[in-house]
Amino acid sequence: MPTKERILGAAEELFARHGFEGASLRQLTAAAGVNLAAVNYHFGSKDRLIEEVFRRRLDQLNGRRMAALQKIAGEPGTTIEDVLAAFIVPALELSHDGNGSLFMRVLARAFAEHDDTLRKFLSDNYGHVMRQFTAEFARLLPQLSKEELYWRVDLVTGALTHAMSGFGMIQRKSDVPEERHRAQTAEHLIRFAASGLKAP
Amino acid sequence: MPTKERILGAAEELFARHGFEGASLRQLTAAAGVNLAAVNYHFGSKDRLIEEVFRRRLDQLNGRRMAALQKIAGEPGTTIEDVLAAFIVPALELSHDGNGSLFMRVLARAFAEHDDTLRKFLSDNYGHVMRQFTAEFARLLPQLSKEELYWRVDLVTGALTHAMSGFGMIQRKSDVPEERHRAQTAEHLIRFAASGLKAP
DNA sequence: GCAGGAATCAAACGATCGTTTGAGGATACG
DNA sequence: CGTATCCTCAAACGATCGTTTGATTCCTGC
Repeated sequence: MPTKERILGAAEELFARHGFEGASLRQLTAAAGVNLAAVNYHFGSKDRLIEEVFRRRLDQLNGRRMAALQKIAGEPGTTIEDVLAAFIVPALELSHDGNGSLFMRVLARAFAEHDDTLRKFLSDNYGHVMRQFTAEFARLLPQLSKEELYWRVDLVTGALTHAMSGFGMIQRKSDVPEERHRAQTAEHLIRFAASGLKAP
Repeated sequence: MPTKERILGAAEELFARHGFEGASLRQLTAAAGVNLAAVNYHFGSKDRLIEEVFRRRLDQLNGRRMAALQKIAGEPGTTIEDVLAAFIVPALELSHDGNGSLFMRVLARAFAEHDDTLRKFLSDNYGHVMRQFTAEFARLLPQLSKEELYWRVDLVTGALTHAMSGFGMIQRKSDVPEERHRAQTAEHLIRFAASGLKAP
């Protein structure tokens, strides 16, 4: 495997496990089986490596989310559940594909970090995705004030991030096939979130 | 102010802002206006200081939560909303009392950290609170399987932690009195969470 | 087959980390 | 007044951090 890929993989795992500051370049390069200097050679700095870890997964994740949303946005038959599925299912697919599940934990850490640089990077590069989903929720929930809607979308985001970062019951039991488990998880998340959004 | 209190206050702020590993004892003691060695003298180590930061707030927070729950647990007229209020209102009071709002961010960080030592400390000392609340939810939602219930309680926890860690819309507008804002926030959180828990 | 950029390597840089030390100051009690 | 205890302080400890350097190896295009 190319050096850059091995570094990104090891970085994702160690950032998920020990945080951005907690994972050192020496642990990271040792886990990847590359030289210590390779990170600064290929990425320039540790901060730029962190950004690449996000970019690699978020480009894919948000691409799928937007594709799924485009299919249903503005259509007359679309439901809240459909929009939530467009948001959630791609994340669950990522979670069960390769070591992608670790990435949701990295994302949860990024939310906990109130680091302005990281926040700005995420907002600049992927803020439009949340805006598009929020706009579609607004269409389907016209009775909600703008303030109410933002509140509820934010609470949904928190619940899903928490659950998908591996805190909750998301672990698959050994006697359940993976695809079935993923469908069940999506059902749980969507049912809860849809009900919260539609609260009277 | 006594040295221990000044250290705990500065630690809470810097841990919220920069994380447990990101905040150094040198920044911390400088912010508190005490000598570098004071942390190890009074607390023994940085890890024990972290535990004390949690203990000081969580003893108060969970004490209030349990007191509020005791008043309504098992009573015939109790609603989901009542139980959620017993869980949420003490946290909001803490958020608006002293620098307590920073503590909710520290707590959100503790969730993002998958550090086993910290997890065990929190589980050992405060796990019974979540178990009591879960038991009361189980009484009021008898139609839910145990698995369904755990899922939904976990999602509620994630939503509330996310919101109360200052990510969401919790910031008070300057023209709204604090007590009114707190009541509005509690309403938003409770309405959303209750609807999610009661999902069909 | 050889020139030249790309990649890897061991080693070292200065800075900062958590912790420890031992001397000195403050305070209370006989 | 003396002394014992609690506390504070500057300084230093060894370890580890992210980054840089310069030599060496690898690989490609001519």
